[in-house]
Amino acid sequence: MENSNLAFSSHNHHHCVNDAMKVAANLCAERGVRLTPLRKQVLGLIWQSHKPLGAYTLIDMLATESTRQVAPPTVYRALDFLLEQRLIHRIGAINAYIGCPHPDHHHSSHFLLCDQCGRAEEIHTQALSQAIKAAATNTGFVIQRQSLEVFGLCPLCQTEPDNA
Amino acid sequence: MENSNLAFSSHNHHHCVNDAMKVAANLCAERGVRLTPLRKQVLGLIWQSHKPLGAYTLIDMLATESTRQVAPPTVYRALDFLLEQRLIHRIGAINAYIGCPHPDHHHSSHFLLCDQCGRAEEIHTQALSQAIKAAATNTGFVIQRQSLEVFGLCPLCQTEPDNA
DNA sequence: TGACTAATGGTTATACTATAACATATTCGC
DNA sequence: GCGAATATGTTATAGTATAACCATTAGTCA
Repeated sequence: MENSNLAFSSHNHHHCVNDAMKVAANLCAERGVRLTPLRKQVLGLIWQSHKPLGAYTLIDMLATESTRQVAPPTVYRALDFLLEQRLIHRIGAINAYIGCPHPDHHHSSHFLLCDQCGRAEEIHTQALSQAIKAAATNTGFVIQRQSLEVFGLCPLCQTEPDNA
Repeated sequence: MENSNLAFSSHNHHHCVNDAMKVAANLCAERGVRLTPLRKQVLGLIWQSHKPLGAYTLIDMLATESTRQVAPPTVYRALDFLLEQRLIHRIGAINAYIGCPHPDHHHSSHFLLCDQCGRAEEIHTQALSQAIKAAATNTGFVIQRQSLEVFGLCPLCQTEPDNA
């Protein structure tokens, strides 16, 4: 499985999606929770995109791509489930959702987000996680969850100005 | 001037607010931009709270505390100005705004946010900033802006369960 | 099997957050 | 003062998210 650090490089994303879906199915089975058709479909749509997707974009995609007409609460409930199971992350600055490449461990949501093409890539750095932990500990703060959103230009968009 | 690292400790917050307002006034003068009465009022309201404030909360506060009836665009324009001048930060996860203790340098938005009492405290750690920079550089990513939101329990709320 | 129970999804309405578009007023340089 | 630029007022509406209630499905156990 090689889901990570790929959004900004060319790769066969089909594999990413397949792997992610398998991992998700296994994880849900282990946890005794149900990855229903709807939840699976939403997770699939999110994973097929390297760009974080908004809830209403998902509603449109469900309507057009799968002839499934759903109202906001339906998709938000699916998103809530996927968030709880840590299968996706929420990017607060842009109200959007993206797949988590490592749902089985490490819950931190650390992302590089390209302003030009919209792609997102998850960061995994020991030094970073430890620096955050240290800063919290210094203040006597107990961490429950965290989210780092770094916006800028990805390698591709620095050379290709119109990569969106 | 001692604006920082104080949200989770007792202190005379009146001083914080006064200092912050002076710094803001000086900075705007230097930059040749106008800290109008409205903008100053909004900045003051934000600074008087250790908790990030939502835009509509600010509208209510302007209405009740100062008999100034404003519509959403008015307060959002003030917020946009303050964000541009880096006098405040936006906390994306909760759609709220909080004062920046160091508007003159360092634009990163790194916060500890207490789930219980709602208070926010800005983090300034060299190791943290460098870890983020290193992670970006590793990927060939050029940073424009960033936001770290760490949620959990502040020191006070770990012992006093109802500190909200 | 069948009925009970819990979990999931459907539906309607509405709350909350933010901006577009256009009108009015204020400030600043000349 | 005059004109351009900036700031604010006003109305309407877009975009994001949830409350409340109902229908359906899946799993459990007598």
